[in-house]
Amino acid sequence: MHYYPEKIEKEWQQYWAKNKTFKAEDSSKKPPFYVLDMFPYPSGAGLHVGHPLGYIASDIYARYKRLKGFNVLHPMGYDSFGLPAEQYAIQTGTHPAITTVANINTFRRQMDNIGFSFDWDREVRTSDPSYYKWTQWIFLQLFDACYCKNADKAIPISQLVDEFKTNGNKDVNAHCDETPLFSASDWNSWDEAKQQTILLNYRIAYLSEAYVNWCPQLGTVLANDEVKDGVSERGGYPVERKLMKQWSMRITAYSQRLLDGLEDIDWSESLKEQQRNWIGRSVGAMVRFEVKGQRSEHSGSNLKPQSSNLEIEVFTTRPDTIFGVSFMTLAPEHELVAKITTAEQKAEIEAYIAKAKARSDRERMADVKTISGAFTGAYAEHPFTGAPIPIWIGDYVLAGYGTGAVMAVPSGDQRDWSFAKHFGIPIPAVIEGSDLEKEANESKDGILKNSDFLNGMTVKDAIKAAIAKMEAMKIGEGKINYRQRDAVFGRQRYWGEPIPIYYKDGVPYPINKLPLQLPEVEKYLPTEAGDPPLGNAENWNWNPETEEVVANGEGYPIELSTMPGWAGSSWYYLRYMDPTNDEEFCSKEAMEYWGNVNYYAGGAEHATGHLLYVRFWTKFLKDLGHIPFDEPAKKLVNQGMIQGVSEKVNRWIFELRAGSAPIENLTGFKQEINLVLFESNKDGVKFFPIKPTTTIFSSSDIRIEMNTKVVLKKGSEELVYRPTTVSLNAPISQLASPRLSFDQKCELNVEEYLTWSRDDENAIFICRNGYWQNGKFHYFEQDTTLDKAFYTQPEVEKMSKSKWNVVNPDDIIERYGADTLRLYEMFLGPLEDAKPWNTNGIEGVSRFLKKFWNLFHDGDTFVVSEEEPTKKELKALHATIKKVQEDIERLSFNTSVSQFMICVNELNDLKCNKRAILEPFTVVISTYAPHIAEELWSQLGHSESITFATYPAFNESFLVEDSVNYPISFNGKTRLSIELPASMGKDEVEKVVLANAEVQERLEGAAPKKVIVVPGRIVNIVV
RNA sequence: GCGGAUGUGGUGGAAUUGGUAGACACGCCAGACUUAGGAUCUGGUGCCGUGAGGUGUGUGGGUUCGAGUCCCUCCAUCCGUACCA
Repeated sequence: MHYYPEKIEKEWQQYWAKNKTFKAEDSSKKPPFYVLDMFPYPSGAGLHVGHPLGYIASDIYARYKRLKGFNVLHPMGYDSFGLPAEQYAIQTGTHPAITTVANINTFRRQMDNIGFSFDWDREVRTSDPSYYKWTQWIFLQLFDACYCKNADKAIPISQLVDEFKTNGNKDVNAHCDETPLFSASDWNSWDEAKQQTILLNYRIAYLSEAYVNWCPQLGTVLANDEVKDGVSERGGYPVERKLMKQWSMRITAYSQRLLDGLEDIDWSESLKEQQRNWIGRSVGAMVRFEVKGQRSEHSGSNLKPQSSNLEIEVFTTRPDTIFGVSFMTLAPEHELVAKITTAEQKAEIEAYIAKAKARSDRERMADVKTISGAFTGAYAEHPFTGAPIPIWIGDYVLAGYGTGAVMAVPSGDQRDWSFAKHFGIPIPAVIEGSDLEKEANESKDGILKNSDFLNGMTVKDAIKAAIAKMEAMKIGEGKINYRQRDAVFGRQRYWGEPIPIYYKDGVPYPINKLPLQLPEVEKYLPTEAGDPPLGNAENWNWNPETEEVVANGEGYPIELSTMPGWAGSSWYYLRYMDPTNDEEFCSKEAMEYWGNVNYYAGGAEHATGHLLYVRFWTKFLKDLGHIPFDEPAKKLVNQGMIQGVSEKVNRWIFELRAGSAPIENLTGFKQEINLVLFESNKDGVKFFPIKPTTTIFSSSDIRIEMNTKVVLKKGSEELVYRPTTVSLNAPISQLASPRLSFDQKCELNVEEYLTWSRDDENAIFICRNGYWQNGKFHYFEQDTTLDKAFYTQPEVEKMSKSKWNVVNPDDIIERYGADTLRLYEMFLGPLEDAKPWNTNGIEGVSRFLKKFWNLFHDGDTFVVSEEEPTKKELKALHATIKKVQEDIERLSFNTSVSQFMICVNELNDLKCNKRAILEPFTVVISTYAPHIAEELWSQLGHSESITFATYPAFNESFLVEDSVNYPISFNGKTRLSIELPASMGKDEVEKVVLANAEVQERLEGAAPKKVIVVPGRIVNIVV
């Protein structure tokens, strides 16, 4: 029987499914082990070869743990709410649920093809009402809780209400919005609406008016981590700041705990660092500066400034440099700006604010170098010296961070320094030895000067002293600031979990009858009134009496926004433990038994999104006593991205400008101009006449330059003609032959490409020796034997449908089989490294599996001998048992594959077909290549799946050699080797080595200065 | 700018605690079998040199009997992040 992966793989996949081989037991004497992959969003593009990389590694790990006697929980599901299905619904009218199910089926079929050992009975889908019922329930827990700073945990809001009833809020120390003081009698006298409004200031899930990232094209708000470079991460649409009423989560209450928790979990350092940066803790002080009364508009210019009660609060990490403050800067959006600006400066300030507003976030970010600002005309008073400090505004100060205002210390902060230089503001030195000519001194080492009571202190001491003094004077206090903002929780979209809230008198109330099911709508677009798509639903009111959704107008309106993508993924790991429970989100027993995730695998791109939110929800649920642990995963592994190789084609674009003349109307202009074609490895320069309207492509092996500005004239009119190139992606299917290596030249099928791209059919494809046009090749020279190929340029980038560089695992499986795919993806290199997909080595892996199979077979017959194994055979086996075990435990999957190959090569050389060797070897290999292992296991006579076998124990004694081949080096350079008994002692080795004839010859009679013998390893002779 | 990571043959990569650098695989070269080879098998393959030998893990230095591995310097690439006061 020959090795036919396509046959045996299907059979075993069916066997596993039918027998529920990978079912995890809810109670077991075996120790539990939880191996989790980040579940995918089921996109329409299906899986590409990059997705399974992490899944394969986890699968190996899970199978290994089973063989090691663990009860393994290894589930998979779908993050099935999301934008693409909804965008598709908007375009086609197909309900997102239908698209989603179709996509899930594709994903499932693809995953089944690879032979994963998932327990599919535990599958979860976030868009399933039986699942999102509990997502909504958790939301209500967050709505019904506040964060008590004294206890440093979340508590039920009912405890807060009790406190309000008896003592008002004077003793309340909660993480909340600014709330005026009130007494118990105040509280008790208020009506329900007022009370509820106050409570909203305390709830962890709360409604707030806040600036959000609004994306008009997507018609929704985005979280900070969904915005990259001022555009949406998904789709790349512009994002603007907009003030909106929004559901938010007080994740900032957890900032410190999220930071502290990182110390105790085994996650990659880079990922932890990203979370630390995102949370952005900085230690410093809040300081208040009183604003000196600006000259009143009505008073004469010679009157003294009046005192005003206005204060500017700033956050600083360097309170020690307080005496170096020479101005203050407010963000242009700061609320005090309008109040303090003097009449003389009003025009300038308003002009500056208008200009700053007009600049998009993106421009502002791209243009960090330009210094701009304006003087308000107002002054603050220095709290210690009483000196007037001019107040400026500048867009280098961010409204969203700290207080939106800074005390500017140009001697100690580079941005303040640049601002001061630009506007000619003094730069007083406060640290000894600062050279402030070229730049600020941002060092935290140094001794204070010119600083009154701080003089002579180190920076560290001065910070403490300054804070102490400020606190004594009640003008400031020590403070820890976080960069992290509260997370916006609502999306103005259809395809997400409905937020279980209704509004009575404009006040939100919870809907406790769950699930609150997503209503049907006619259209998935926002309503004409600008409401989210749920505004299109006809039955979307709530009757609190009957606890039913009723027709609009017959009850109270229900919230129209839905939850963001991260809601469902913030707790799914819990649901897998108890996926069908209808009484609770997950039973206590299940959580006690399984505990948190032992091994969590996924992409590093989720560092500041999902992985922060899931930690937040976990800590919150722990606080309320719903779960027994406060981190979701003990260990986290980031698999590297498998990139695609895109085929780039250069297309020339002509920018035609003739004042306002339409560019098509070129009549009368001289219509032919010369293109200059430079060849990269010849001196020849060719001039090539083209029409300005022709579409031009150029092959990657030639270099073309065109005059950057060609002016065509017609009478007084001028046509300016400016060529630039863009790189387009060509589908990899349109290459004349597939790319085998990155360096290889790949020829494009010009005709097919043109049909596919629907570009100008007269397009010219310029090659080295001529050009293609209308299906014909025109040579530049007479010689018609020269190369006519048009080459693409390879480029490594993310694998994506839109880049046409996607490789589908199904294609690989069809050709080589799933076991080959699994081994090859592991063989590619370390799991965590990013690497471009190439199939260069896949033949080697495929050959290896055939060789492995052939150990058991002589042609068509299965032949395994019952003979006793030899020492060499046992050594090959046990070296492999040991190495693979160590490799899996340190997640070095690529090196195991090499070890398998070494072992098979050795057994092959030894002509070993002995059961005593092959049987345990099959168990070891079954983690990586389960199909072939199952097949051979059953041929060996086993009736039960190899899943229930035991990982073979390795025996060190088989690895011990009788003799050691000592490398003998002179001054560290290996010269020869001598075979010696392994048992020989250090001194004996030295004696024998020095007596060796060749060693003597090399020593030329001289005595060695020193001889180092490392028993079993090397001998080094120093001469 | 800051933070993290990585630099090893023609290529992907190995070398886990400082101990024969280049395992394993691809590619390439030679040979065998074959009607054929993009099948299979055997041998070779870091670089320079006919050879003995020399040389070699991004650069320069250091520690050590011995450094890909440890320390310092610089360079390059990738990823993340960015006016965070």
